Amino acid sequence: MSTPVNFSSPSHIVARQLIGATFTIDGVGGIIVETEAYDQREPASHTFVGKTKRNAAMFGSPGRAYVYRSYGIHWCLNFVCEAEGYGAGVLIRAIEPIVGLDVMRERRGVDRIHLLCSGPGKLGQALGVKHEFNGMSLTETPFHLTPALKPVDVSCGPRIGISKAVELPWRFGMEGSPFLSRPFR
DNA sequence: GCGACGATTGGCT
DNA sequence: GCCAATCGTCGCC
Repeated sequence: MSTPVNFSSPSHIVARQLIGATFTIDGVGGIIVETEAYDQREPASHTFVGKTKRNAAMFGSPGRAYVYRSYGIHWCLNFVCEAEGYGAGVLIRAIEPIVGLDVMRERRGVDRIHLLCSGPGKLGQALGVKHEFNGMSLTETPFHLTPALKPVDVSCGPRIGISKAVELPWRFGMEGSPFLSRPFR
């Protein structure tokens, strides 16, 4: 057996640990290949401004989901980290599609496997992420999370699409994976 | 009550 | 590479 993911760790530790883990929603998903860490103390995080109605789940207990709407269009999925009341989490940015490929193709409206989960919004659509999942425990239905069975090589670099705290190298990815939202360099 | 602004994506130049 | 789509959240009047 592999070590379970410890969501009580700082988000950048969890983000690295999640690379190679298998995650599904209602049996649809695959291997996590890209994540980003966010922390209450840095300005790029939704929790930087303190607890609000939107980010409340991220101040909840570790090991739960934080789901938010991005640009009024996409549903994005985070795993809450650290501790109750802290305000840290990991954004799931890309997954290598493994199970439920046909369902994902139908939801996404595209055929090519590389376009199914190669970004936080795409992944949300492919896995059927809904706002109702906000605050739900990752150990409960419909979620299923299995830690990486063996160690994987992990790349890291600056986070994508943010304007603040761009210097933090808190984006992590499976080295050489063709399923990333963008390559590392 | 109102306006500015995204942890994005996809289509077009 | 650039830019529009699209709408809930948040801060401020």
